[in-house]
Amino acid sequence: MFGAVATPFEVLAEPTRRRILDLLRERPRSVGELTDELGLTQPGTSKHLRVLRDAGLVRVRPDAQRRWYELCPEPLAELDAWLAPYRWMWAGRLDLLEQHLNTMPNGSDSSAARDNPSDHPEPGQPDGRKTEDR
Amino acid sequence: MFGAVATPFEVLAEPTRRRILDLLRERPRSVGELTDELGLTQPGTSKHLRVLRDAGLVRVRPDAQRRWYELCPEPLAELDAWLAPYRWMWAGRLDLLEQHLNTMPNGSDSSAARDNPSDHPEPGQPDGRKTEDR
DNA sequence: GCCGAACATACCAAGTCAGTAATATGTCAG
DNA sequence: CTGACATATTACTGACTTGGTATGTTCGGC
Repeated sequence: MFGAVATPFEVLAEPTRRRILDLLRERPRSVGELTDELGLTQPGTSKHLRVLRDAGLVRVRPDAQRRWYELCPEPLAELDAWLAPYRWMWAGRLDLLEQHLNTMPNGSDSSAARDNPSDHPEPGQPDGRKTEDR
Repeated sequence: MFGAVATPFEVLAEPTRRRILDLLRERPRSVGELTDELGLTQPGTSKHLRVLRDAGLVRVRPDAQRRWYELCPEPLAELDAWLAPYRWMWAGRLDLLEQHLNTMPNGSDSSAARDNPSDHPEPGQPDGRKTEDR
């Protein structure tokens, strides 16, 4: 049943859905375009898009009979929030993280993401995981 | 079949497994302890631990007939790596990013950075199907 | 050696999900 | 209006996952 909204964790468990997001990260795409890239049938693609839409991870912009899907990354913040308390632990392989930080599209103040002010006494570690059920 | 190793994404899609990791983040625990906290049966707990162990997310330290499970956060780096290119996007919640940066213990000036400047994420996981067709 | 504790595995029933095919809706062109 | 195209929805099947009960297996104590 798709009526129940799923958490980003469950939604992203599917490699196909991660690929869709990766494709949409570059530019918005139509369903046919995505279908072609994914090698799926058109209904299969639409179903994945439906799940992503219900989870708030993509947004649709209709243009005539074409639907342009674009990324909507806000729900990923929940994933990031869950991951946050663990992040300091694998400091040994920080290179991996760094490497992908470098893949970020340039511009914008990526320096803000780069700098690492450990002197920042930020109290609010909400640690809030929703811990809901399926 | 549990023989196939799953990606951290699939493993963490289960709320119970995330809870196990959250519990192990505080301190190592025995199976009975986890069973009690999770409200599951002992075999149920063992099965989840098996999945987590296969994914490399936990490690076992046997002590007589007791098994102490402890967190093994390295595979979470894959999740983090996938997430990284998206992180700059939800600039509205930059506070979250900043907050997690603050959880890092110290500078760790990221000396080793780019030995694999790949365009795509998925460092450890082939982006194709995980197993066969359906 | 025997018994109980702690944990793992095997097996089973139920729910869920991915993929495909068939069909419906809606829009543009003529 | 009609036909072609783009997408959504539904129905169905097969595979996988989850949680439970029952049954090993290993270890320590007696």
